[in-house]
Amino acid sequence: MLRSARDVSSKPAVTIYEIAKHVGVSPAAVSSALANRHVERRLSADTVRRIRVAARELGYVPNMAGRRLRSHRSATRQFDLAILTSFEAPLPLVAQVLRALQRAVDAATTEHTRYDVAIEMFHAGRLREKPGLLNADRYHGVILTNTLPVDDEFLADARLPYPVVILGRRIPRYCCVLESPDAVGRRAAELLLEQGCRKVAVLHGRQLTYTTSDRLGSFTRALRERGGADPIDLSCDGLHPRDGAAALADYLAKHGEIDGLFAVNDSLAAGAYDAIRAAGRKIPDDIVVVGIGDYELAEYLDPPLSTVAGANDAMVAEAVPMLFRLLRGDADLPREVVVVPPVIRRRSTERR
Amino acid sequence: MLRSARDVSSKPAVTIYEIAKHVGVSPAAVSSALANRHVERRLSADTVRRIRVAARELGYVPNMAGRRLRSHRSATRQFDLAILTSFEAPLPLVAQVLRALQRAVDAATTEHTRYDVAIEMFHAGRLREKPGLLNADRYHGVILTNTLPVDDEFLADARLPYPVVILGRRIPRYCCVLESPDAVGRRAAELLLEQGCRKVAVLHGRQLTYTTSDRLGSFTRALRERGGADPIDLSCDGLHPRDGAAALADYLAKHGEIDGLFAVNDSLAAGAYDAIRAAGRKIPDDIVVVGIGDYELAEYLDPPLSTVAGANDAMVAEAVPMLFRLLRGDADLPREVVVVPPVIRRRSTERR
DNA sequence: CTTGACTGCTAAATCCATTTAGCGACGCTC
DNA sequence: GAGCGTCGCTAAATGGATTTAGCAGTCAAG
Repeated sequence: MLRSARDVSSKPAVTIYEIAKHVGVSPAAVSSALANRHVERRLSADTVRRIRVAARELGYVPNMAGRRLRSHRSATRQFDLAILTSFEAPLPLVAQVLRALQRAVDAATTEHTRYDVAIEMFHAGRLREKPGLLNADRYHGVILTNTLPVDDEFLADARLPYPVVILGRRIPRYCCVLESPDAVGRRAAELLLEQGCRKVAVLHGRQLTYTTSDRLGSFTRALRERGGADPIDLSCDGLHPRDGAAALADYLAKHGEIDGLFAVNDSLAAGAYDAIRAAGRKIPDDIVVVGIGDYELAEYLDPPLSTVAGANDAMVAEAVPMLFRLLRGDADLPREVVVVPPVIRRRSTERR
Repeated sequence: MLRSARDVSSKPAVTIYEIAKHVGVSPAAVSSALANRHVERRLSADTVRRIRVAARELGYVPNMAGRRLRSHRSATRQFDLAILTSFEAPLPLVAQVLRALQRAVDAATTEHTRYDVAIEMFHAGRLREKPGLLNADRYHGVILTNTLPVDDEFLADARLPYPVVILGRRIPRYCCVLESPDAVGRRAAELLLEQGCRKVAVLHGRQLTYTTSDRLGSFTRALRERGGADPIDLSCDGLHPRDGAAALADYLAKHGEIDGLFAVNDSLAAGAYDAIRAAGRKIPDDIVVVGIGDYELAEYLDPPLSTVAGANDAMVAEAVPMLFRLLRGDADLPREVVVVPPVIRRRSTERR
């Protein structure tokens, strides 16, 4: 097979020294040829060709650490920062964090201090498999968000050897920035009860994050405290609008009535709009709807969607300076900052 | 000032050797203390303390390249891949690229070959200022997207010393994956003319990317070819729904009529919905609306928004394997792949 | 007084790629 | 045949951190 001649991915890696030995030249020659410096270094065309062929055959992949070490301007401090989030999470919060972080970094950059910011992702629930997470050789500091409970357990037991700020979760021994754990559910319940709703449902994804559990729990508690019935639990296959539409349509077709709906994000709420419309009900007169997150398009649904905004702005505004303080090594840091989410009232909760 | 005692960011960086000299111990001791290995290496508590104090005072920042070089399991090939995009760009495409890339990477990972994928961002129009872009010491390969024309010019003149796939632009000497440059505008024009529109407007951001120019140009050309009048040009301050709403409301208030609207993305279209509704018109009967991009919530606007989908799926499906082929060093690569965007017809373009 | 254990530290090798200085061979000139 | 230039390549130093092997010195046990 032609393929196997080139498929070296399961063989051990090679360095320029091995290529050099293989070709019968010095490592210097190999380096020069592979960096396209062969003209100024006066290597013969044939030597260059033989080196290139060997590099391909052996599956040479340059070691960036080696290169960077060598080319590093030694008077410069370099901070490598990362935002770690799960693939499955929505990106707006991450983008917000990134922008805030970049602003801070732009301001802190000097002649002798540089920063590098990247977003890296892990599979939700499999944070522990993320390579290099437990090593001290990758990041100078990290903002970590969108973990699942199993990730949080892993973190609680692990010790990451660099500064970490956790966004949106409370995990022992870490610096955490989170929204007031029960504010979201409580505010949503208040909005619905205020409009006179008596029979409400919650719409959520099947997989519950800590945050979502908190929100649902506090929603139920707030309903009870104010004399309402427990909510009807509608679980969706995913977090896409179509999942919300399907779950609610199914319920409406089979069981009948609700007069209020709390969706754990605005996408599910948008899907619910569709199901409600299809069932011939009106928002908010027949069913009052509240979402979470204030997605960009929430205002442009018909009627505009009321939403308990995840307190993203405020969280980001706390998390970024906190990371910098950790990097600086400030000892007297608050371990936990709690912010309170605002409520954005629109017509989906304004009965006449 | 207390602050200046610690503010070392503008002084040259230090290494463990300098700390060692400063404290009067060996670099080995410094390394052990800073890596929290002092117990097993039997350093005295006082030595550890003095090292820590010196490290803080001198503003020590570990050099990750040095660490990684040392700790690298030498049998492992490591590829560092990045998706480079601008801060100002919408994220859905980037997220899609990332997921596809990660899938490919997960499949290609073996015992001796590892991959690292990150999203990195640059300020739109200032790609040239991105540090390390021209060095060969950061990335093994890159997918680059959401550039502005000035970035494209920079790229056309530059030579990036690693494999690059450009997404959504055509730049000489690079491997590019892009949508058919005039298909989007043409399809949008066809949709509007088909519904009998005679007086149409385009809604776009003030800053025109290459892609947007192409789309607007081909839209105008297609209208002309089919005997329509040139579109009315509505320029918005930004790309947020509220910018679209403002621009269209302004136009409707002052000048009066249109019967068709082409918005260069679904966010602007959503804003336009609002302005149209506020002006007492109906979609699609008074004004037919077409967007671009098929955003998640487009289907849930009222009426559901027709959209010429940026051919993201198809582009991503081409770009990721192309990057891998470049990494493998395949010589016979197509320089350019053009994909054709699909049209998603919904009720915003279905007059009765 | 010898042996062994322990304490607290250091010297030197190592990771990988790049670059500078320079070596040997050859051909040419005078 | 001495001097010079060119060609094609190599040896060795370099970048920063980590780790292994081991060196002095002290103390206690035998």
